[in-house]
Amino acid sequence: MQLLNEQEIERRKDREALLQLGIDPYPALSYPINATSADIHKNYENRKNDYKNISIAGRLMTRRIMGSASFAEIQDSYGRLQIYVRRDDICPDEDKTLYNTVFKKLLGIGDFIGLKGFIFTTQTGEISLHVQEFTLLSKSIKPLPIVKRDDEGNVYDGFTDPELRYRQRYVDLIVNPEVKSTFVTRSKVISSMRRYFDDHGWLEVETPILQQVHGGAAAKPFDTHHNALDIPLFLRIANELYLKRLIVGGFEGVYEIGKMFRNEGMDRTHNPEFTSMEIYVAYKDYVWMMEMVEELLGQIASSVLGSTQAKVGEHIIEFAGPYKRLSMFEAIQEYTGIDVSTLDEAGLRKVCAALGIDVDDSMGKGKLIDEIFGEKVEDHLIQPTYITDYPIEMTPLAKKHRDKPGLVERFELFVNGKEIANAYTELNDPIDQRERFEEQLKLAARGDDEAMAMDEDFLRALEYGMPPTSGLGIGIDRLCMLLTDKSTIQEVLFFPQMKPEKRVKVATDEDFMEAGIPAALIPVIRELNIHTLDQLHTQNPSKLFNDVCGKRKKLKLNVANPSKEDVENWINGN
RNA sequence: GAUUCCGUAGCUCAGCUGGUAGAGCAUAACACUUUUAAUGUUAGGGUCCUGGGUUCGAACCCCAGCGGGAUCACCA
Repeated sequence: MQLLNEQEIERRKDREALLQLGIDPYPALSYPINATSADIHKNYENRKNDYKNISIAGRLMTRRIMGSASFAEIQDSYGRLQIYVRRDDICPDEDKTLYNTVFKKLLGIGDFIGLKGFIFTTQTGEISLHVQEFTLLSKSIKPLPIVKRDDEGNVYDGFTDPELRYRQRYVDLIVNPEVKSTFVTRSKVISSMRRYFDDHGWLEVETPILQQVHGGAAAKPFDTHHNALDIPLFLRIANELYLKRLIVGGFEGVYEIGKMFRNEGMDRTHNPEFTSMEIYVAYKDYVWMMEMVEELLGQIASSVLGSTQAKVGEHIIEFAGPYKRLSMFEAIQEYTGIDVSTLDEAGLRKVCAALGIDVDDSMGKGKLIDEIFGEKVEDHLIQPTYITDYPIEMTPLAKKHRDKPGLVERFELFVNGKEIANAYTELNDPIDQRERFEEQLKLAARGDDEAMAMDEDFLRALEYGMPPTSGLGIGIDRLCMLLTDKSTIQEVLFFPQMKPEKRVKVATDEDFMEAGIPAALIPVIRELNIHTLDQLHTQNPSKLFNDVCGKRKKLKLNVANPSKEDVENWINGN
């Protein structure tokens, strides 16, 4: 049972009327299509002879009815096409029902129709389809928001409320074409990335999403449970440790594009599930990886945007390499003037205090440096910049730096003040790796709930030997935000996570009758805006009795008033 | 999680110092054979987010809740 507004009731009536006329509003059929809106707009002028027998389908989006002729627009998956419908063309005989009744009255905006006819150009110069035959393919019984645009592209009555747009993305996609193009771009980003990797001979793989040990990143996982095994499982926060097992297994390069899940806050840059790409290539180090990323991003930008430059907010970002490289200590020194490279934990705490950065006792040396960096440096890194050589404490899976003690071979790529990629020369010494995990356990004991857990099977794999390997992770959603110039992650996710929609359970006629209300009085109850049983049961008996009698009179219903006792019984459920 | 703003017709929004709600588009009816934000005339359409409170009287003031946006905190 749902409450219907005027327009929804009207459309349900239209559906019934169509059935009465013997027209199935939801026919089971394939409709032949030999042209698209995009194709027609692009090629009609040059190949007019090819557009005389068009069969096309789409959603009816506007109608301009002028007596016995009408203009309308249909929207297919590529765009819109104006159609011209003339009564005597589609109703050559005496019976004009198909035009006067079906087309003009029973069709509505949002309906899918199939059309046959020929393309022509109107007096006002619009390429249009002169319709000779139309078929209803699917009736829409919920009114779409109407977004109008004039010739300059100005939008009138836009469908703009983010809540409605995200909750009903299907509507957003129908009426806001630029939303559709954002997601087309997203798809192209992923496919061109995949093409780049495939062209290099690296293998696309899939690894477990349900993991017994959550590792590979510092984050809080989602818990779940496997019934048959009766064990707890985690939704993966990363797939790094599995991909490295595959390098141990002998693949030269493996990559995975997939969802990760982190049980943390949600905002304009975080969704509980997000898409990441991780790739591991054997016999390489992080220096090689920096060059690879420059080539990869340059190529993706060119193939998606047609240029290596992207407009992002106020800035023009240049994705062609080489990118600036700064070590983490250099970066901190550059933007704070402080050399933190020689400080111990106590010294770092003093620096944080001096800079006004909040810290707590669970933070180790690595985390403190990360805090300073995040607070003072990140925002300045607009053009693609590699930050390299991180403190060992914050990076338990990277190899120790070849010549800088206390650091690891790691870089993160920052663009527009945000981290979009993270890479290491991977740690492949199993003894060192075990010690690093031990350190993580100590952090966990201090209260760091994001510290990594020991993964014995991963260590066993490393003990068999892993070749020198470089690994990279890229946040696909954030990359897409950059390349589509969107400032929120919700704009590049079809269905961002939202709080549940509150749905009231609207009582049916049967529900009300079961509560003792005579069928004839149910319209009165609804007219009083009592739509749920909860509402009914919390009414004041005297007031409801008065209201019902009053409203019955007003609605001129030919039914006896209830007694006050009757009303009390409805409310008390007797 | 904190702060702050917002929630009125299917959609986008008005609504003054508190006096039972308006517009445009959409919908319905009529007119109109090349329109294009089609036009003209007319009509219908509301749980003013929910629940309390103040008041003779609340869309408006107060309190609580729900949902959303923005900023901040945490993180990717």
